[in-house]
Amino acid sequence: MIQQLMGSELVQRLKNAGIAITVQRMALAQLLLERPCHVTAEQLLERARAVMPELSRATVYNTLRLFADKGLVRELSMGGDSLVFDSSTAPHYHYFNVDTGEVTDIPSDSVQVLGLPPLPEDMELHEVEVIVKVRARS
Amino acid sequence: MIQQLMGSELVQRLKNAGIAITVQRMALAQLLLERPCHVTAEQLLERARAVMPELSRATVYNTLRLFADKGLVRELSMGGDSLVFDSSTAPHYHYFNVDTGEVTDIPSDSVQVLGLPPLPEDMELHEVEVIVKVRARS
DNA sequence: TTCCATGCAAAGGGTTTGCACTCTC
DNA sequence: GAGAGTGCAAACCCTTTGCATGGAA
Repeated sequence: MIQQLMGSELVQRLKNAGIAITVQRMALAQLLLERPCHVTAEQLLERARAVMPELSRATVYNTLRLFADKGLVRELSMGGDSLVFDSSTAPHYHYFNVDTGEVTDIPSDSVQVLGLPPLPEDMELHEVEVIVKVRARS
Repeated sequence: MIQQLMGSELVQRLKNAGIAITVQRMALAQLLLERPCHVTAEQLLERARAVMPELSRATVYNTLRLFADKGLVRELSMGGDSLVFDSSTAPHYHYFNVDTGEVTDIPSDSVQVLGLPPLPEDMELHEVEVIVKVRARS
């Protein structure tokens, strides 16, 4: 069942990340990783079930956590109720529509954050997140 | 039961925000609003029960939502499991300790975000959040 | 054959809600 | 006295976990 997928780039990306190949993981990887995308677990489950109706919710959550641990996707905690997973690997920032919950990339690599004070000696930087919250003009 | 509080500044702040005064709300306001503070609902409940043991969890959640709607506190969605409420009113940004969940203000008003592209015509800016995620140096 | 991944259902944690009682005004 | 606020418990939603089955190596 798996053999037919063996050559693809996507398979290599997963293997390079130390992830064993399964049909479910490949289906999710195709939806997530082939283009930049922002989805919740529930949205991903819905899209994946269009192709693979028997896919279980637990597998989606397990796979998203695995991908996140291996660095293939990033977890975003916006104001919404659920986590959003982002498959863009390069550093970048986000718009968050506070009414719809929609997340999009800020289309510019020229954004910079200036004036941050130095961290205490015993702390190290993990990541800088910039969230530009927007809404439809009323 | 309420009369003794009537004159205070805190009462005026709540009234100005259109919030009716109750003993529970005043107790929570004292803990939250008298100095800048970052707490989860559960932390606030614990602190408040030290003074008012019969206080219910629902009242804490209701009051935090009310205060947030009225602009007295701000909801922060960090990576952690629960929302953090921030009583600093002036615009400012945050450190988030990814190991402990601790939130602190960035001690500088000179931080600025440059290079943001203009928003589409039909969108308006709601808020810009900058989260500097840090961890203890290993 | 061995081990890990999957699917299902139940558990878990944070938050909200329904309803009767209490308090403010 | 009328209406809003409170407390309690149950409901809710998102996410994780336990366990038996199924597939990969």
